[in-house]
Amino acid sequence: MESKDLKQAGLKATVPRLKILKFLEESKVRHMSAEDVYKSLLDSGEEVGLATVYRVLTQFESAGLVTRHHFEGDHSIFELNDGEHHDHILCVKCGRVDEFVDDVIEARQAAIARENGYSMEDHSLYIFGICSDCQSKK
Amino acid sequence: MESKDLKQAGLKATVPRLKILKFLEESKVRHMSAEDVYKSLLDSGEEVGLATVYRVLTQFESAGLVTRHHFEGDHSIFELNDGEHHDHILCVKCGRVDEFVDDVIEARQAAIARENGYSMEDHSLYIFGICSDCQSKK
DNA sequence: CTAGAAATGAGAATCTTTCGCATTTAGATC
DNA sequence: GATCTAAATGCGAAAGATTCTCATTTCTAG
Ligand SMILES: [Mn+2]
Ligand SMILES: [Mn+2]
Ligand SMILES: [Zn+2]
Ligand SMILES: [Zn+2]
Repeated sequence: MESKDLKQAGLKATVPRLKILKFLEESKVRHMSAEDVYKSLLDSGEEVGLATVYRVLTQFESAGLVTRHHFEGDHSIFELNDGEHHDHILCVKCGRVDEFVDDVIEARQAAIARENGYSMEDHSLYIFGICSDCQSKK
Repeated sequence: MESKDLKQAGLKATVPRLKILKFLEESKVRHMSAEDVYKSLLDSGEEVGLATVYRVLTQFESAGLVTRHHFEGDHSIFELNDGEHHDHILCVKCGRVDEFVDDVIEARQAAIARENGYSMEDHSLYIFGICSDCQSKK
């Protein structure tokens, strides 16, 4: 029962929060905007307020249940946190998203922060390109 | 005369465009939002419409005169394009911005794109941390 | 110098996200 | 199980950033 996760995170196990968490866990799509979550829930007959979706996703982020990304600058994209950090590579044609981890890059980032006198807190790395499918489609 | 740059870029040498370009070239601050540019121009007695600032900065970006960044996800930050790519490291306390280039990271990014079947078009990398000043201040 | 296309400015409109507040609910207590 | 209260919800209003509309102005080619 997911109410465990919520309790652990210091959040009351409310109906909207359970719905949203369940949805995120069962969705085959990993990266979604608040609007995506909202509409998907509506489509599956679940009533939730849009403001609540925004609030809950932000709370989930603070609780570490979810990670927020800024793929294109404007709106936020959320993803269930699986515990391990990863970065993203995105197709600028079709919007496909792939994930990767590169230890060399991770290490260099830490070194660069150090070299510049910073204590590193976080980083965000996106590679933009054209995926194999879109390349062959010309 | 900067009107050269504009003509070359396929842009008519209008008064607002010249003002904005001149401002960017003479500003000691390298990274600015559209609003920053707008207000700074007003403060120095130059009249320009905010919508025009947005339009012109976008045109400059298309023309390669300027680069757009998304430091925090929401609003765009612009910077005069000096021809050479670089990435950024930002202080989350004071907003300080430093620039760097790391050939190892650049090379790894290209390799990762290749490994995933993508042809790389671009990338964005931001390191967030606490700068030396902010570390010592507490 | 003139005409026509392109650019500007002002405000309205849009989009995403947050706020305010009356109403409902979780869950601790009796 | 009934009650209580702080916390959470949902709605619409409001916000901030950016874009759009369109009447008016300004380049610049001829
Ligand atoms: Mn991911
Ligand atoms: Mn820079
Ligand atoms: Zn693609
Ligand atoms: Zn700092």
